[in-house]
Amino acid sequence: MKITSRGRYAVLAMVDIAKHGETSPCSLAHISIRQNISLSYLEQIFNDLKKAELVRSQRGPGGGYKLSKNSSDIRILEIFDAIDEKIKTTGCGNNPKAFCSGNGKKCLTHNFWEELEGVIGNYLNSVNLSDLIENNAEMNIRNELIQ
Amino acid sequence: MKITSRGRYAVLAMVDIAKHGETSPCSLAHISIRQNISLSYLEQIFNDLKKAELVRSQRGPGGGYKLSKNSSDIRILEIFDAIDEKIKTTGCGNNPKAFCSGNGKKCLTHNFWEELEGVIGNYLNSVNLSDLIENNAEMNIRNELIQ
DNA sequence: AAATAGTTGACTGAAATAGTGGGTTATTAT
DNA sequence: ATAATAACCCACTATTTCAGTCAACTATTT
Repeated sequence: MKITSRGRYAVLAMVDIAKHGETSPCSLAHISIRQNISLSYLEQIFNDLKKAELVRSQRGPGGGYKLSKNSSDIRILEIFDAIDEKIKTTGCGNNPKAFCSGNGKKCLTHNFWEELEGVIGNYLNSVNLSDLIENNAEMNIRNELIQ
Repeated sequence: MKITSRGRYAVLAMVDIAKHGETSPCSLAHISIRQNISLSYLEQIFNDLKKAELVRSQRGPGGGYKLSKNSSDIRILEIFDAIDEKIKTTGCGNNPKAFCSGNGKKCLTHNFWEELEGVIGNYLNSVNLSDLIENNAEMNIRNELIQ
């Protein structure tokens, strides 16, 4: 059970924009360098983020991407949905016409996996981009105090 | 973000044993048929479950596997650990010597992924095998009432 | 002795993942 | 105008993981 690089990069890049792109747009080239992510890979990811209208793009020199809404209004779950990073805990994908066991019945563990899916979804939906920035700022202060 | 068949099968098979294997051991052949899982694949999985001492084996005719403790004492997280189904949300695997960013620092999202890992881990640790059986029994009753 | 059932290890096909590379189009600054 | 910038778009590939198969061997019971 792991999160793909695609999913991690998407959230990381969005946090990067939330941090740097308040005034002028962020170019993918800059995000690529700052966060150490392949530029071409970022392009693919932002294609999806744009389709989901989580970001707006600006071409040409000085262009780049900006968030389409306030960072506190963008939840991590939205980012996952945008790039199709599915939370898939069941084997059958919850298709009511062909449940896990094949015979139309749910398997012994189906309900449990669904609940787990709910737990994860709720958490991802409870956190937004500005939460991540604040959390990170707190951590930085704490780390400095330690050192 | 998804659970592998290996992980799902392991839990499903353990629930099956918890249900059927109270008195006499369960053979993998039977579990294979009841839960529709490849026998050879089950063998691999039970190799790990046995190493982790979650099950005890009995060879020969009438043999099979039994739970090594009470079903209410086996938590789903233990099963995940036994078969090495890792909950891995960070990119760096939380290695303190080589964090995500490469430069020794944690990336902007590291703490968040760790928290998610905690949320999932806590949930998996809060549920045991007998919970799953009870939950399933409840669901069956509910379904019968609906039909 | 025969049947059962666990034990072990090597091997394979398919799918998903992560990433590369090249070219095109729109926009801005000079 | 033109050059630079940066988004946009598409096709391709290497690697890894996953799921499953196959074959041979060992212990136990009837």
